[in-house]
Amino acid sequence: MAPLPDKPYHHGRLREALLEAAVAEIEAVGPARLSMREIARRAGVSHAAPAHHFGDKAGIFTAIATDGYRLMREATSQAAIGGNALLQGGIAYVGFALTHRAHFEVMFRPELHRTDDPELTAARDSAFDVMHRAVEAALDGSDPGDIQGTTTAAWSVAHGFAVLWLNGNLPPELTEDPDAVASLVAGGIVALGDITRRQATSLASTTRPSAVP
Amino acid sequence: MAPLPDKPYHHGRLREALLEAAVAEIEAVGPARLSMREIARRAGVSHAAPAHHFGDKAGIFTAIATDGYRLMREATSQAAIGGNALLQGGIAYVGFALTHRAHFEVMFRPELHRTDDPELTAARDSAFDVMHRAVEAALDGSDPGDIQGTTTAAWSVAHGFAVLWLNGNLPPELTEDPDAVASLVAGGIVALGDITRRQATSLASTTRPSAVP
DNA sequence: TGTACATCAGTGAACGCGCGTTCACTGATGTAC
DNA sequence: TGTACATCAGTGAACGCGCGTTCACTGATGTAC
Repeated sequence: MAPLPDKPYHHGRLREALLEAAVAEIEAVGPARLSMREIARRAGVSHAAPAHHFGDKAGIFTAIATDGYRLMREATSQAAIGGNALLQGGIAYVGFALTHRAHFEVMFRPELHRTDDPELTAARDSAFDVMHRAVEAALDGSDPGDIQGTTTAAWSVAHGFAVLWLNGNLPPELTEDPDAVASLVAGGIVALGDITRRQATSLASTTRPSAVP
Repeated sequence: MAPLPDKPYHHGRLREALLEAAVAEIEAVGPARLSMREIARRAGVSHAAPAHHFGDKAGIFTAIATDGYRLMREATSQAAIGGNALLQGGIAYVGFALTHRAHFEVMFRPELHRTDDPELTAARDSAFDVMHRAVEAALDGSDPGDIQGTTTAAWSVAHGFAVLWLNGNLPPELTEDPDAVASLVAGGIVALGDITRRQATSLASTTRPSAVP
């Protein structure tokens, strides 16, 4: 990672070095303030070099998102084995977000990507497959509506918790002991499920949330 | 909102007009690409005028976040009355996010704000109060740990769902009929609660998510 | 009712900065023969 | 083993652009007397 002492003209692994530099810069200032010139500066090459490898910023974000989905698949699929796959997978999802903040932020901003990139879509599908399988295994034989609803609920709670944490919206005492907070939130999910079961009976007859264009 | 035909030197309500312009611009390009000059352009005034009212971009974001918390409190507190307060409040939270996208995105990015602004913190506390009361009413007499865990779970699921929707990460068929999707996700939360109850029994003895600096 | 003056809202020219992109180039590598 | 040449990686100067900020200014309003 440190530049070689004699600085050869050809870098050898500049593509990887540029991605590492981009990830570090995103961690420092966020995806929106990433600049091609700063990536080059961090990697110790001329400011035109990144364009040579990635074309433009969308190319860099696409590569980072692809790496991110692969890393996430690895992290969650290791966790999501065994009898408590969904819970462990959710914990791994949040853990991934917190330890790979830059990747995570880029992955879920499709407007930053070349969304038709085949490597990106393959990595993405493969990562989502882990989540779907964990839900299906936990429900084991329910109808498709239940699977989609449960997948959406599980994904929402893990994603929402990660985002609130990353953006600094959670109270500080919640972000200290990972095991304790996992138990706390797991208990909260159980309680929320019971509350929702009670309250949802009167849902159909009363509510009408605002529609969206 | 349209400029007056004779363009008087004094605008009269330029502060409000600038905020409306900023919200429209954020809806168009996101908070990161908001520029003082573009706000002025949209409002039809000189490019130095916004600084006159808000100082800098943080001033504008702070005003938008403050407005946002007030609007959110209004939206959720109307919904969160009655027997199914938590569920209705959650639906209202998501509805607010979808219909006030710019406010929502700015509200939960504290790094954009002057976080010590007293109006902002008052509006924020007041909005969160609605959520806390809805959870407390639903749990009615549980211990504080349950309340914090349930609040975090409920907030996470509503926030996560809204963020995934806004960023274009949900499958299109989920974003069509608001009532249907509310029922689907409510059912998913119930199922997720049951799954978590089962899987959480073996949690304490097995997992160890990555710690965070 | 009239006049003087302070105050405030908004203007517009000027500045320096970092950015993305272009392009002719140079240095290194790999392959054909 | 040696030579020629194509290919590729990376350079650095130059460009035009939009940005935030500064500052002396001008036009309108409100208040004192």
